[in-house]
Amino acid sequence: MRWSKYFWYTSKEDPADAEAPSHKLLIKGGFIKQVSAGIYEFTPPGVRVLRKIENIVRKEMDRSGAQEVLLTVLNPAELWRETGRWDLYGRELFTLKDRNGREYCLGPTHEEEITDLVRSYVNSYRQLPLILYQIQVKFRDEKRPRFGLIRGREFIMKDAYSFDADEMSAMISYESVKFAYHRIFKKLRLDTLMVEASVGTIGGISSHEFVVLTDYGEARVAYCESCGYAANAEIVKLSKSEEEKEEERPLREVATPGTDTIEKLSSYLGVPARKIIKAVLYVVDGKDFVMFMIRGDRNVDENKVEAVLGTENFRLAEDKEVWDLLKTKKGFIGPFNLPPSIKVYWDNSTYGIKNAVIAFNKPDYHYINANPGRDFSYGDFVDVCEVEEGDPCPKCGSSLKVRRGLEVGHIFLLGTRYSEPMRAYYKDPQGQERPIIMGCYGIGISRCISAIVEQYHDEKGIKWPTTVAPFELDIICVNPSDPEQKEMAERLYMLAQEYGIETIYDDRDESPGFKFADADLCGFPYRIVVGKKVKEGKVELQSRHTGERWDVDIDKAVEEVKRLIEEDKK
RNA sequence: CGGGGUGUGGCUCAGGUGGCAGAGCGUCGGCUUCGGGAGCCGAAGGUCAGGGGUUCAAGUCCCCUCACCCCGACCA
Repeated sequence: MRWSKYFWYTSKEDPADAEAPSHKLLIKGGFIKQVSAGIYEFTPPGVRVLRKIENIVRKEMDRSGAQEVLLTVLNPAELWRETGRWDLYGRELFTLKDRNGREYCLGPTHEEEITDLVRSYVNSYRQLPLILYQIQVKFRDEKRPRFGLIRGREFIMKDAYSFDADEMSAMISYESVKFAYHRIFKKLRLDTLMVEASVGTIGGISSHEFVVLTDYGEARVAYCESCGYAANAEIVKLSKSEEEKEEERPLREVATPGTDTIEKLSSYLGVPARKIIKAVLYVVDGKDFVMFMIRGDRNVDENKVEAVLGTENFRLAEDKEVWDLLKTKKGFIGPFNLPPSIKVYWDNSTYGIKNAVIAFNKPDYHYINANPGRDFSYGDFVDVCEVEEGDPCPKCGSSLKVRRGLEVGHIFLLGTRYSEPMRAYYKDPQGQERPIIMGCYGIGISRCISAIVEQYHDEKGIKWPTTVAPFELDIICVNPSDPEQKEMAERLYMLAQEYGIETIYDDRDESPGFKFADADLCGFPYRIVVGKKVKEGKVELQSRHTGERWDVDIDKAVEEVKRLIEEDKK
């Protein structure tokens, strides 16, 4: 490709609206352009990267025995009503009506539609197992789109679905996709960590996420370096702490004016936060109150709360609700003299605490030296505590590491969550009708682009791995007005194409510095610079990844690049 | 859904106390230049996010709306 004819425009300035390196570099490098929040267009080079990733995914999915389909973007509401998700999915669903008032959504995922497709053809165990997949645009009206392609409202996803006669077979399908995923991420050169993930409220059997460790991820993952345990932080179990061995001091009621946060209370009393028991009050289904007692230095993980409550329909109580209910204000809520309708749970972190600070619904007062058993009773222990660095590994007890992670893949053994309500049944060898066991498997294709850039960049720009680079080779002619240089650059460009190297030839009428800067920004793995040394029969070769540059004989240059590219692709 | 921030040429931004709409980059024309985002000369390019208000006069002050970015989805 001749750059002078190519629809590719980079920018010298950092975009004002971007924060994450991948977001900045993809816009600056002219790979994507924002249309509105979480909605991006791909330019020709952006599409080249996208297609490369798609093709790697496609190849490995095919190799695992999965078959490609293409479902629809417009999903009729009826299908979603069959599973109840028309309402459950909530405001994240983009919905619309046709001219006759018939309702549709823009597919955010395709369990319903694929199940509908499969049930219309599959009747017998002889037709199973089956894995179908597609690569398609998805729509989700995210609460907060961010970081460019990392969390978009419109994005490209590979979604696969497995259909099996029994659980054993379903596990095999699950394992085969898991295996394919490992190969895919290896080919994409993404360092991923496979972590155990939440099976959620829908009663799945098994679930794993593939995450890239980066500060611009939305997930928190915990892992143990000594035993290899790794999980999404929201499912890491924290058990009861050791009982403290301290002499119980006499209970006292003390004035603690204005201490409406743990920090203020802690410094006012000169007591460490870990000796405070705080109350967190939630409203469930808009009417019921549930109180969680947790240690002052710890935070509630609302994902765990969801698991305890069995619903995601809850929120923190507001000031006026606290006042109406307990005649107190936030900061002074405690588990004393409560209306019987309020359910109180104690987080495991509060177990065995001695001489604690605790509020008792009297504004601007706290108890100090409160002790369980003597001054208050506790029970109904649950685990709603957010995991932090250094917490014990649930497997081996060593210290956990906690990092932000970007979820690029998720595999999920669903069971009969969709086949049952949608009556996707097959007949077993005995002629019995049984629901198909399903699994679903996603890879965020467009998100992978960002993940790769997050992992491969420096202050100058992107450093694409050769397997996904928009072009493998950039040929730069330093001074095109020098006929000798110009002719040589043209010749090398032709030759590179004969060698099957994906080449962009920077024949733009720009200064050398301009072209070098673009080459760094756009991240081509290899660069041939045709300059003054043409007279000596040499050109310069550069590697974007190692930063190395060296002179080679003109007739060997393309061959050398070809060899390096082949090496990279292994 | 809360909280904060920002909206001025294609891009990045400047425009005290209200008084002719600005710069750099980019673009177009010309000349020069050619190994790390070149130089000089000339030119085009604006509904100052939108609406309402105050005023002789609003990019600037007030109100409303919208869009985008960031933080939180958070503690008692």
